[in-house]
Amino acid sequence: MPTDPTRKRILDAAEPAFAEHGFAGTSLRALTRQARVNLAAIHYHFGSKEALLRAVLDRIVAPVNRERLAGLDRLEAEAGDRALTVEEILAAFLRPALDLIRDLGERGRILARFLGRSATEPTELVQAIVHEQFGEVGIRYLAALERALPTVPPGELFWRFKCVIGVLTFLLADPTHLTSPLGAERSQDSDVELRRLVAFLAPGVGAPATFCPQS
Amino acid sequence: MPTDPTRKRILDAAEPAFAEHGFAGTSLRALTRQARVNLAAIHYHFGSKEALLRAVLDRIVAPVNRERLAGLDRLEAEAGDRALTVEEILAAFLRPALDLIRDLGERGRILARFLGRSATEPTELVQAIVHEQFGEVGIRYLAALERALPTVPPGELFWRFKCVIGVLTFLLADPTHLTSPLGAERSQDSDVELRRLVAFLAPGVGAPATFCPQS
DNA sequence: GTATGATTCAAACGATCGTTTGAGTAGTTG
DNA sequence: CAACTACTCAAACGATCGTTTGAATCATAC
Repeated sequence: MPTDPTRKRILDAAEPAFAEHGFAGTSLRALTRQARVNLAAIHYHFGSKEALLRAVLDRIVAPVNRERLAGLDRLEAEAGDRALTVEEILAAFLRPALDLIRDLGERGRILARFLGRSATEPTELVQAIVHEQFGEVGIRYLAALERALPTVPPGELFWRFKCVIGVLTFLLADPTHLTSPLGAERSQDSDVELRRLVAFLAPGVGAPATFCPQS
Repeated sequence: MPTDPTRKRILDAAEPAFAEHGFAGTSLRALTRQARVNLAAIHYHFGSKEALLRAVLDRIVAPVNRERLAGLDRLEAEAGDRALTVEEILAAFLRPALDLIRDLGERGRILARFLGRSATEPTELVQAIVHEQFGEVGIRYLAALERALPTVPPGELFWRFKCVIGVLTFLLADPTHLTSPLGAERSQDSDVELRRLVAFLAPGVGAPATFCPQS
């Protein structure tokens, strides 16, 4: 079933199509033409256009979120009872997404754009999928942040974490943002982007609790 | 012309429609039904669906960007030859957008969602409009940041500025993110959101040039 | 008054949409 | 061989899309 050629062809074609034109802007006819598959195959294999979108999203974000949880597990196991640093937490959260994009080359760029789009998609459907997929990851990472920053109110941390997602989402939406301005060789040092992002975000995430530090 | 009742009704209805369902997801029929206007009125007053989107976008972002430029002018005039701080620059950039949302109440929330969506819209059209509207603002603010942070490479500053836009965009896309977790009265102190955003972003924007500060 | 321009309206244009149908093909199981 | 399942295919379903048309309506000017 997972290697069904037709099913896979549809998913592979739907990914860039949704990424480029959005959900409403992608027609099943153009999609099946691109995938060289019969129009009815979509409904046979997925049931509906919405179910196809759900399948596409699941295939992408499920492994990323699995890695995010595994990375946090690993981190906490290594740390023992030492408190995690903000940098460690952020890196564990951001790395799976950046790695995925790097490993996949051109498809990674398309996929990144698709992911970035999905977070701001208007359709209630997409919102629901993203939220449901993201649930556990958000809870776990928020808890880790609360342990790392016990003096910052949880509500404030929640807000800051959303800002982190905002940056990641926006960068994903236009992958040219991710290319290093220093002209680093592509994917040679996969950690350059990650370290830069962490360096940009960590100070704000870990800032002292007083969020009105004199304008 | 600017007070043409039909034209205004169309724009007012198009704003929340595009915000909620996106460009491709909004039908002119539903839009004209909402605006209680004849279907052909859109083509009579705007020419096409795309031209309508352009008009909607222009009406929103033009005053915001005008205020951004004016705010930077004011800031530089007051400062004389003193260098601006990162906090000042960020506040001047972010304030017009936050103010607009605050002043407009419910329409502001809708409008914010629309703006947030637009930045990640897939359509080449929207991308083009946003970029063309944003051009001068970006150049001016980047120049200000370069003066404030002469030790950071311009390319790096460019990237950081994009991250700022990313956070703003993401927060705009879901206005619930903007409500203060401290339960501050709505819009009583309009600067709370602004100060919080600046406090979160300024450390990252103004971080030292070495962006690989040891993982 | 009539004439002129701007605006609105119902109706239709052709195209395309997501979805369904039913016949047709291949492959496996008895 | 027949029977059954899994899948593909061309064709059509009704609905809706953006856009256009031409007559109706209204204002203002002569």
